[in-house]
Amino acid sequence: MKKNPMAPAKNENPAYHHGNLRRVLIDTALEIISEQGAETLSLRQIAKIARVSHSAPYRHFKDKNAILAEVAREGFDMMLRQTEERIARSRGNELEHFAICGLSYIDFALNYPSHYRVMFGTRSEKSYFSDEFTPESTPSFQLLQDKIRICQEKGLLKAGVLQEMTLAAWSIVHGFAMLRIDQHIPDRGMDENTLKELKRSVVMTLYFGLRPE
Amino acid sequence: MKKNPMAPAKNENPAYHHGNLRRVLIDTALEIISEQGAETLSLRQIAKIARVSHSAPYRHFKDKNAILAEVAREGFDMMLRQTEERIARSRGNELEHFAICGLSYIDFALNYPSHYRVMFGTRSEKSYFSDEFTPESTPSFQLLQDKIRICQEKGLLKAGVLQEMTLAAWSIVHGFAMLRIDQHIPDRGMDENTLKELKRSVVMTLYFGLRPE
DNA sequence: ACCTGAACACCGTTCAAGT
DNA sequence: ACCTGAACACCGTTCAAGT
Repeated sequence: MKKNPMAPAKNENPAYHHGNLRRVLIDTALEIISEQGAETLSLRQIAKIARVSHSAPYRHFKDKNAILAEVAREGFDMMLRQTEERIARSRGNELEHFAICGLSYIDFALNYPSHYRVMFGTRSEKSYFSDEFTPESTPSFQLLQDKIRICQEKGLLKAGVLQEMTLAAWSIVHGFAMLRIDQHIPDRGMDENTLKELKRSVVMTLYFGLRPE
Repeated sequence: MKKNPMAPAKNENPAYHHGNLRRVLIDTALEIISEQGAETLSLRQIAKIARVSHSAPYRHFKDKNAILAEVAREGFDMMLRQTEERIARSRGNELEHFAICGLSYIDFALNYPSHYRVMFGTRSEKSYFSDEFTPESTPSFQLLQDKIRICQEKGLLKAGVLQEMTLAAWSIVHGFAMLRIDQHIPDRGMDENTLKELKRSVVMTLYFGLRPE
């Protein structure tokens, strides 16, 4: 069980019965997901590790999905923040901002696979996703779409239907991230540099796919 | 419950206790997945619909994962067969064959989402995937890689590390398929033509991303 | 206000027993 | 050979009861 940076600070009361159980439950869920995946995660297991009864979480969350929904919400927040920070630090032009969107997306997915899995997991009938909330409606998606639009206007990317181009861009980074996270691309013997090269290759393919004629 | 084309023919004995329970269990699993997704699928539910006791499936499959593994195996077979048929019918050059690989991949995923979900679902600790079986080791992947290699040799696609280019290609079609299947790309009001256009756009982005300078 | 423990209807899996 | 039914250790969720 790795120490989660979002766990309550030492000087706070470690007894959960004083208002921070909500936070502890979310962090515990993330720890479990990072160790065994989101599929077999159970509410009773979360409660056990958090040292409360299996029904205590119901004081803080409507049901199991509500915990996952909160994990997803925080994930989308983090992803947006990290992308915006990298764009702010960049001294490149709008085209580089577009590339940063793609790289930052992949990096977030690989650095926070537990969050990412929950954010983009299967959207089934009784899912934790509400109907109005689609990843497409997310600020991260809007940011990507804005960057593409600006690049189009400046002639840095080809003309074309904006939504189609954004979806194509999203598809390649999402596909790569998913294949990596789900271990469908085996990482046997893949070192840091090979992965970096692979990421670059994916983002370059995307760039060449959308550059002007 | 839609009629599954793979269900036993009428002239066969409909009593499952005569050797075809294995087939019935697989088909029932597919029906359930297409209706409610693979996450909530339960062995007991399969058995109930197949009108056998909840322990009967254990005569034919080692465990629940073994049924899903068989679904995945059949899915990979179907996908390969469909792609090969489309290539055989095509009168285009190797570059068109490459494009057919991408289009055929997306079409299979959208036509058989139940299979696809199982084939490319989360690869967790206790998954139905055996370690040696990765989608990358699949004939479909090899076919795609071969087409890219041949196009490279003929100067129809740019030079570059073959595996990186194949992964980039795979990422975009897989990402698009997953986003569609998991409803992350909402299809509100999307007609047949819009979808076709979207698919074309994704495959064209891929082509432009890999074409020669 | 916050938590517990029993209860209910579900799981996957095993195993002795039936035909 | 193939299937059943009880049993076990798990689920998510609800609810009366405790502090």
